[in-house]
Amino acid sequence: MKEGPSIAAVAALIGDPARANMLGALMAGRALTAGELAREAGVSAPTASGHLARLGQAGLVLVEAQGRHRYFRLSGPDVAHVLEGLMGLAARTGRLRTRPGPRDPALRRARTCWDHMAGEWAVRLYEAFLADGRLAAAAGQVSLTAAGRSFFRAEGIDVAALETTRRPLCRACLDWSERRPHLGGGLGRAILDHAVARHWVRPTAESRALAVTPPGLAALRRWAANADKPLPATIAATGP
Amino acid sequence: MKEGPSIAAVAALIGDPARANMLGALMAGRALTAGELAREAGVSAPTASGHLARLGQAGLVLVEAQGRHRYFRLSGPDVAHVLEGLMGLAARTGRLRTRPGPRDPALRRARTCWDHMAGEWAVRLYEAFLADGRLAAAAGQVSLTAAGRSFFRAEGIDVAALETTRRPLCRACLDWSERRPHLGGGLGRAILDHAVARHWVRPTAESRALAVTPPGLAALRRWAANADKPLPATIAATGP
DNA sequence: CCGATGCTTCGGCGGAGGACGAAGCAATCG
DNA sequence: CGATTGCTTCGTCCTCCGCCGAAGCATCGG
Repeated sequence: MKEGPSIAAVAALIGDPARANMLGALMAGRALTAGELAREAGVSAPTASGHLARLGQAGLVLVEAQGRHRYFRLSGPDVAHVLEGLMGLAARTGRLRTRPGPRDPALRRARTCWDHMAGEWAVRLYEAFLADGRLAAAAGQVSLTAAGRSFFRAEGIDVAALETTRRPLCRACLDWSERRPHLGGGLGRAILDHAVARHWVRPTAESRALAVTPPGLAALRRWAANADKPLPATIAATGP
Repeated sequence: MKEGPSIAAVAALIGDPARANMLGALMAGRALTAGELAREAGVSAPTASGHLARLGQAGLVLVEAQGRHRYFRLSGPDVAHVLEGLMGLAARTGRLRTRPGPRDPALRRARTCWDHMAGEWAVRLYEAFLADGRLAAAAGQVSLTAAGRSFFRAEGIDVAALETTRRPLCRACLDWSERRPHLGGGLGRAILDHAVARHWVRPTAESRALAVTPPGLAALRRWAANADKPLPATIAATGP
């Protein structure tokens, strides 16, 4: 009994509503100021300051002072990954957030998930890539096929550079709104960067939602042309 | 703001020391009774009962009544995965459990991690498999090579059967004591089952530690002949 | 049957920690 | 140089929730 690192402390840290809201806001991948995070969490500035100090001390967020602002961001992909996992567990119980705002549909359609895309469009892309043989899923793992490599290369994504990092190239990430996987990992990030750089999608200021531009709609439709074809089986590659 | 499933509730649930201890105990993979979990968490039976009810309601654990006992176990690999991730975050801050008991070295040497092996030996095996070309790591993903497939087949592990499931065959799982990856996934589980079935390791009753038997030591040395790291010098294998 | 064991519900106690207002520093602006 | 903004520290209040003891149901053994 009582072996291993004390997960209770970290979990309790994430378990406070105000702090959880802050972390959730940081899941969009951008760095936010203390004031923004205070508003995001719905608490006063002093309260937020205390929370952020604790999150920083635990190594969950990193701070960068810029003038009279202090920018906070998640300290790494592992933090984002745990938060995602917690979202999955929370979604499993059916307990969804109790305030479905008017922004909800946009959020469901396309949003950022730490540093890659999530939502309907992301799931569509993922399934289209599988249907087109650009991605392959075997034994619960996703990998890029030769066809996929040349496809992304032709589209202007430097796959070879991504493969030099230790980060997994492809990663099936369970989408909490669709309950189906979308593409994460280095390639997932590259695709989001690509889509933003070409103005296919535009990050919104106040939320994780991604606005899809008209040219972006055409481009995404082109990429996902074969998504409607029935898939042999959905792959949910979560778990150890 | 405030979008997505409410992770705060789940995290707060895990964030209580007593509940975290219970979940940690269940990480060994076995189902435990309410009384055992109460002792594990260091709380009274009524307190434990309340905690377990909440964990069950949130879907983190499953209950099975058997006579006058109620057996609890983690509800799935995703829960175990999140717990592991939290361990990683906790270990990152350097805040380790404050009571390093006498059992600690054994625990560091070999233990279960939900349903596969962890600790020094698990890391050694993982690295040896990589060195021998039985596993391949590319772009952060681990996969079984043809050589590995025939190796495990010759050793009596039915790899083909594992590939029919949706669970990832190979998964690099960060070892919190070694800070280096070991093998999880379906193959990781199969290897642990194999080692237990052949009495190479023996699960201990009171902890996640695995006792390595003398024949097990020989077998593991054979499997890990080409690991980069020097062999663990000590043998703590008592007879069965 | 009766006693023992395992687990749960109930009620009351107590402490940890999250909330805010006021005040204090730092940085930017007119 | 004041004035304003952004953030932090301090002190205090108060709610929440984890804890246990006692009692109440079930199950198993004789």
